[in-house]
This record gives sequence, C-alpha cells and structure tokens, in this order.
Amino acid sequence: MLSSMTATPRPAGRPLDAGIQAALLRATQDLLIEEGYERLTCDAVVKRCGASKATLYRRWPNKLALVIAAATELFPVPEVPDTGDLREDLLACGRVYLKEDGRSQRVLASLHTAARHDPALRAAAREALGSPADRLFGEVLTRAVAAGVISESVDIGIVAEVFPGIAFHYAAALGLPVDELLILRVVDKVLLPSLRPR
Amino acid sequence: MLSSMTATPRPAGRPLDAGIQAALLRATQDLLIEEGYERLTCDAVVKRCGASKATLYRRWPNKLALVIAAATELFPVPEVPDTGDLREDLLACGRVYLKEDGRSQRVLASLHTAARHDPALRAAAREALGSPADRLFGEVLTRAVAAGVISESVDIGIVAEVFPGIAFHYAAALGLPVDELLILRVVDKVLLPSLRPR
DNA sequence: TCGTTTCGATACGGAATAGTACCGTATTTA
DNA sequence: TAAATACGGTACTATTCCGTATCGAAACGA
Repeated sequence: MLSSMTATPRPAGRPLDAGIQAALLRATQDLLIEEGYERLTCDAVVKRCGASKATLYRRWPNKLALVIAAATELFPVPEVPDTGDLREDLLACGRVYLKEDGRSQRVLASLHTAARHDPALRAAAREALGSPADRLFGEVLTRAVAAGVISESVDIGIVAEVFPGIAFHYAAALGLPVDELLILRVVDKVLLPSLRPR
Repeated sequence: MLSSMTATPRPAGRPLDAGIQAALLRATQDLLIEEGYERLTCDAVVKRCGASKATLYRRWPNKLALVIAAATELFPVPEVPDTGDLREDLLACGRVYLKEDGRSQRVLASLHTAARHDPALRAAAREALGSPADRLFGEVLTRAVAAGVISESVDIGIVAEVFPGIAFHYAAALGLPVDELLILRVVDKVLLPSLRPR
C-alpha cells in the first residue's frame, strides 16, 4: 500500500547503495578541501571509498556534476540569527563558518577559487550555491539599521564584508582555521567598534 | 677597455633577446591572472608572444621556475608608508594594492591559492616572495602604538588583517577590482573607527 | 667567411586523467 | 529460478600538457 504510493515504484534489479553514494560525496568534499578542484581526480574519490569508477559514473555523468552534488549537499541555507542582541547576532553569523569544523566553508572556498577561472564551474556553482553564509552579516546589519540600533551614517556594506573576507583569506590562502577566538576578535575588536556612532 | 671590465665578457654567438624575455614574463603574469596556475600552460605563454618553447626552456628549466620568475619580477619590496599621519599611512598601505592596476596583487592571489594545494609551489613562493604588501598594515599599526597614537588596548593584529582579507576575497573569489573607493571605505569606515579608544 | 648561439617551428615521448566498456559476482524483484 | 541491475576491478581510448629534440634561418664575434 505505502510503497504503491511512491511516484516511481522500485525498478527491477539490485538497488543503488545509498551508503556508497554518501561515502562518495563525503570523499569528494574531503578531496576538494585537501587538493582543490583541479587536482581532485575521480580515481582518487573512488579509491578512497573502495568503490569503482562504474559506481561513480552510474550516479553522476561527469566530474563537474559530482562536485556540484557534493557541495550542494552541504548547504541547507542558514537562518539569519535574531537573538535581539546585535553582538550575539554577529557572533552567530561568524559561527556559521564553524559548522562541522568549517567543512562547508572550506569546500566553498575551494570551489570559489576554481570557479574564478572555470566558466562551466562558475555557472554551475552560481546556480546551485550562491554563498549563503556571506550574506548573513549584511542581513543582520540592515535589520539593525532599520531597528535604529545602528546609525544610518555607518557603511554597513563594507562592514559586512570584513568577516567573509578574512575567513576566505584564512581558508583559501593562509590555510589557517577559523575558530571561536577569531570570531570574537573580529566582532569585538573590529565590527562593533566600527558600528559605534561617532 | 670598458667591456673588458665586465665580469663575464659577451660569449660567442647570437645573444639572448631581452625583449622576448620580458614578453614571456609579462605573458606569464597575464595568464596567471586570467587562468590561474594550474590552467596556465607553457604552450599558451609562448603562443601569446609568438615565441617557441625552445626559447622559453632556454631561460627557465620548468613551469615552476617560470612562474616564480614572473612573480618575483613584480615585487620590489614596498616601503612602509610614514607620512606622520595615521590615516594617510593606512591609505598608502591600501594603495600599494593598486599599483599597475593591481597587477602584482592579482598575480600573488593566483599564486597563493594554487600554493595552498601544491607543496613545491608553496615552498618556492614562500622563499621568493612572502607577501610583502600584507605586512604593511601591521608595521604601520605597531609603529602607531609605539608612538602612542593608538591605545594599547586595541587588537592591531586583527585590524591589520582586515584589508588584506577583503582584497584577497575580491581578487581571488569575487573577481572584483580593488579601487580607491574601496580603500577609502575600509580605512575610514572600518579601520579608523576600530582604532579609536573607547 | 666560419663557428657559435638564438630564433620560430614542429614533432615526439611520457605521464596524468576523464570517461567508456566489459568482466564475473552479488543483490534484488517477479 | 530467471531477469535485471549494481557491485568492484580492470582494461581501454582520447586528450592534455610538460619537457626534449631537431630543423633551417638569422644574428653575432673572430
């Protein structure tokens, strides 16, 4: 009864193994972080899972589709923090970058740098991802201006770019981890001071 | 007489063409900006100059050496600004990133991202380059603290990372140009406010 | 003029990698 | 049991790209 309600009744033959699918996506994410898009190879992905190439190409038609799938899986759009306290909201925005040990942001940084020079990847990534976390600061700040918590004379556009800029610099160039201490320093020592009315 | 004083008297045969050498380095820089390190090919470099591969490999033993030479050529270590006025010094630090239309910083960003995942490139780049411009803000700020212009309670370490972070984010991920307006916004709306004693 | 070296052009070897094809085996439904 | 499909393994093709080798022509010094 219940199974008969599914849109596509299970086809004959051995079904796809969901565990392998998850393992392939996870390995792809790891290799994106470790090696970057250009140096990630499909052979390395399947080898790391003890899988075979047929198993990979049965699911995704090519490397680009695999990578996009691996990235999108990481991005349930984060919610805009709203605690009623500006400092707490800003800290919460920063902590989005810590989720799963910064996994999603590190994958995104890897993709972003490669997309810079690869039109196909750029188009696919823009469609599938955006960079949701980077927008959080802007939304929190505009809300704060609307609520009168921040003076309208403040340049919230550039303030909103401070943390994403530093986080990307850390992840993509310096190879440093984004951690709670960094978030505290940026929020307390840079963002809040530059938001104070003069 | 004069020529006899040179350490190495001109050897026999046709001399190396300095113009071609300059063209090869410039083409390498352009392709680093346009394509990134991984996608830059030696064939593309020589093709763009109307040169041949023999001409390239006569000068540099491999792609890595070519790229390092192309990058180092762009970096006469910048001088630490010292105008006597903190704001002017900070603006001057930012304007280093504008030199030659941001050419050197864009090349460096390209190299930096590739070096993240390439040990050989990383070692060579660290030895040959560092990232001199990124250090300017730190030096200006520590001097200002020593001079008593800035309170010691300020976290100059993180403040010094704001502009390099945003500039790298723009160059390596967003593909946006760093311009005078951006420098003004960062310095006046972020850096100086966060340096004010509370 | 003669020897030496650089020039552009081109062909080539070797390695890496994307993607395809096929194998025998295992798992599922009918 | 039979048909269908997924599985790991592996061989294969096609392409790209680094780096080498070789060619005749051109540019230098002696």
